[in-house]
Amino acid sequence: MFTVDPRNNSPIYKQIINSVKESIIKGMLLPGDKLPSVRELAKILTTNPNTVSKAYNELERMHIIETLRGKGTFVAIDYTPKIEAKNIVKLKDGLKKVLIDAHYMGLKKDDINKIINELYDELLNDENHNITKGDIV
Amino acid sequence: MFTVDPRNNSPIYKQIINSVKESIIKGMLLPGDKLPSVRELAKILTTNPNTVSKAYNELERMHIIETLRGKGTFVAIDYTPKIEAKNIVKLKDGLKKVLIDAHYMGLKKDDINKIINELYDELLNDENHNITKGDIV
Amino acid sequence: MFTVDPRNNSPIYKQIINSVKESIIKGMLLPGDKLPSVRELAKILTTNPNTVSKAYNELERMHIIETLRGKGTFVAIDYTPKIEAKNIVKLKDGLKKVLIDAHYMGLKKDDINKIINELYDELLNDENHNITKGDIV
Amino acid sequence: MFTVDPRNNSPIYKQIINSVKESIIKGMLLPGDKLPSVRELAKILTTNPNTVSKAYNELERMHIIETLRGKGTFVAIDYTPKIEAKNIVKLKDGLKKVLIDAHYMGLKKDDINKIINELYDELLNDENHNITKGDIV
DNA sequence: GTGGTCTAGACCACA
DNA sequence: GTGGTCTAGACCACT
Repeated sequence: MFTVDPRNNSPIYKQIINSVKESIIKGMLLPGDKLPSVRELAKILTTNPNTVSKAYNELERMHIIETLRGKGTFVAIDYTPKIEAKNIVKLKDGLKKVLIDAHYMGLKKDDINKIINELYDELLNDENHNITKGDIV
Repeated sequence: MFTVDPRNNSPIYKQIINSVKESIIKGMLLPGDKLPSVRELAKILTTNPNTVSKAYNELERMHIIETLRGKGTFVAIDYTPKIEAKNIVKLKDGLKKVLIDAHYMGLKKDDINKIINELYDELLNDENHNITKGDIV
Repeated sequence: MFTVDPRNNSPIYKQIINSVKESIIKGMLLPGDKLPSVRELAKILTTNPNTVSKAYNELERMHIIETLRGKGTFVAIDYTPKIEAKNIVKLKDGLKKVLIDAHYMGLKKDDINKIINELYDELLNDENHNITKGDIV
Repeated sequence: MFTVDPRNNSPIYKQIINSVKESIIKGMLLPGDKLPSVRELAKILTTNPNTVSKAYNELERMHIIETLRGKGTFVAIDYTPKIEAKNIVKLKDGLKKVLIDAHYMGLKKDDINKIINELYDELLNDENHNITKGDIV
């Protein structure tokens, strides 16, 4: 469910953050679901609890998950996107970097669009969202 | 021409790299054009020369610029994109991160497409490309 | 009457303590009034009885409530404030933190005074205090 | 300049945060000033660098300080308070707790007002702000 | 059981 | 020199 690649040069805690986000988007984790405990996930990923903790803390700051004292960590039930100018700028910046890299790899706009379609299919495909979400959410 | 933001958390040498790449794509720098010397650019950006040097070195390794001993640094005239599987994976990975972030900011696929169109317009608008870049783009 | 928010990061037992204190100050609970039993309150708040117990124990140590064996828990009839230097220091410290936070939120002294007035109105408005609490307040 | 009390039960990193905030409010640190490096401050406070780092990270998230890669940490030059409903609620909550405690210590509204005046004098007294701030800020 | 805090000590990327 | 990340291991408060 959660995957982390120690060879990847992006820090482990950020990989965990992205992994959790992805699982939620894909519908593998639903609002209210319990996340593995810090120690559990650390064991699963063979990483240090502090690293998992750091990831969970950041996710909580983003209001994506919430922790109930002594009970554990859960997917937030009331997440509402908040569009901030600063974040849009960051997003555009990140996207620009990707497009520049793509250009230098010989990829054109159509290639990018194709990749984006693939990625959206992977993240938001119907299978994940038809069945379970209806009853629970 | 080249811009760098010390508050941005992406390393300065990478910002320089991207800035050079962007200038080339936009046609502001053409194949064969001379780049400012390391010291010059360091002064312009109020940066450490080592930082500029590191950026130039990486750009050279990518065959995007080339150094002629004693003459200076120039935009490569023979850049040819090379698609490597490893890089494609990285690109997809980067794109996925962006899309996930976008999702959590409430942006939909259409919003992303709009931004991408904007960015392509910014990078590849006709004015910049009437001479040489037609085939690469 | 008693409210507790599991998402709030202040510990639940402290929230219970404050909730009881607030109810007494507001006059909703008068000296001699019976408090819900530990189990009852635990059920009401959907909390662990141990948590309620911990709160009641602390409240008893502060002489704010008292337990009569076999009869239940009651609001103390003889509470008398006791000013200790140590507690004054703590209070100032807490207040300083609030003021610093307020400053960074752009709130000025006047704003704080306004909020304090509101809070005092909420806590000590006349309706609640026509009978017994006149002298303590 | 920065003080931390290991006997205080509030976590050290939070004490550091408050200490920095206070120093800035008092005008002992001006916008653009360099903060001690993580290792330095850790040595001064005889605490662990990680603890200082955590404090600095949170302060950066609040936009109170900013770090320039490889150069160090500085007081932000462009801090602008942003009033969010959620934070106001938290502030009121904190204030309410203080007032309830004060009430149970026998302190009345006037006593609180007196303490607040004292604290504001301590934080914003003229000496700190007449001289230096005029020329630099 | 849960997460939060802290230490000691290591390695790395960056300027 | 700077901060960022990670580990191993400890203790604590809370439910």
